[in-house]
Amino acid sequence: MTVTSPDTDVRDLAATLERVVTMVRRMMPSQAMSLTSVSVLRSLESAGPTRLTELASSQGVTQPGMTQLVTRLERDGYVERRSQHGDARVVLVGLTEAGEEFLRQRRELRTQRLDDLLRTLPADDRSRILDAIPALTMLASLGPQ
Amino acid sequence: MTVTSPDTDVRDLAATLERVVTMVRRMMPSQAMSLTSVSVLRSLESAGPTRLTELASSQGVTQPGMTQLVTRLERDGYVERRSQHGDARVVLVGLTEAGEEFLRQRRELRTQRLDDLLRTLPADDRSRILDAIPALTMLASLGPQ
DNA sequence: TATTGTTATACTCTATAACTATA
DNA sequence: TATAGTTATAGAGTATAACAATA
Repeated sequence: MTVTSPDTDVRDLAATLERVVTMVRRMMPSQAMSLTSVSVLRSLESAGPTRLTELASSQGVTQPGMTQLVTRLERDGYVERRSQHGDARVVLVGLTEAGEEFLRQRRELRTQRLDDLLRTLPADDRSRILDAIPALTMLASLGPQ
Repeated sequence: MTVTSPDTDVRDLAATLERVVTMVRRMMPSQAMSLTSVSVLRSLESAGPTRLTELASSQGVTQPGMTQLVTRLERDGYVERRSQHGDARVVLVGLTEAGEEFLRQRRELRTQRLDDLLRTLPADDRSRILDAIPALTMLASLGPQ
């Protein structure tokens, strides 16, 4: 069993990622909606109508938690509950037009703000960030779930 | 090397950062403590005892919100309320030994997990991420404080 | 009996409004 | 009166336990 201590670079990256998380959270005024809720909407957008249980497990929340999250999203008009032909127990959750529009606008705002920030960075810093996009995406995909 | 249009790059970066946020959130067992609470502890660690009002404004929460957050942190032993000599209205919030230890352990765990992930990445992806650290730190510091 | 989802209940986190104590 | 902080109250978000409906 080899216990190598992570080097300074990794420590720095961990600290940096934490600051990035804080920045991203503050950049989006979507404090009106939790990250989990947004994640559900994005998932529905890319995967189409999905069963409640599957949403719960893929988002790492409990089934009752997802029931309540979906209830709030439904109340706000972003999703709708549908039934599945052939199994009356199943609840399919689908994105509404308002839900799609919400994602579009959020994406637009987010991109605009990030663009504003990037423009204030020196060109070489901006390049280093943009060059790291595929690697960061891969890193993110490796995380828990 | 950035070959695509800046607009598309920024869109990609926004999407990537969102995935990174999700990954970081799931990587840290921070479900036990809110990001704001951790941010307060880190601030106290670097700046020393701080007035409650100042914590509230720097963290972007209300004064009552900070009162309650500090009350929870105090109950859990991570911070303590002190009085300021000369003005009996003021509450100075300071980090306890347990608070310092909490940050140390959290940092250790976080770094270890990130290191595990990075080791599974191809070397050039890892390099691109590490090369972007200073730029990402700068980007994060530009965000809405 | 197993699966799907909801209801009941409780705790964290955060907001606004009203309040107390001190300056 | 102004400032620093707390208390009261409410809603979002999430958990566990108990429940109902369907397979």
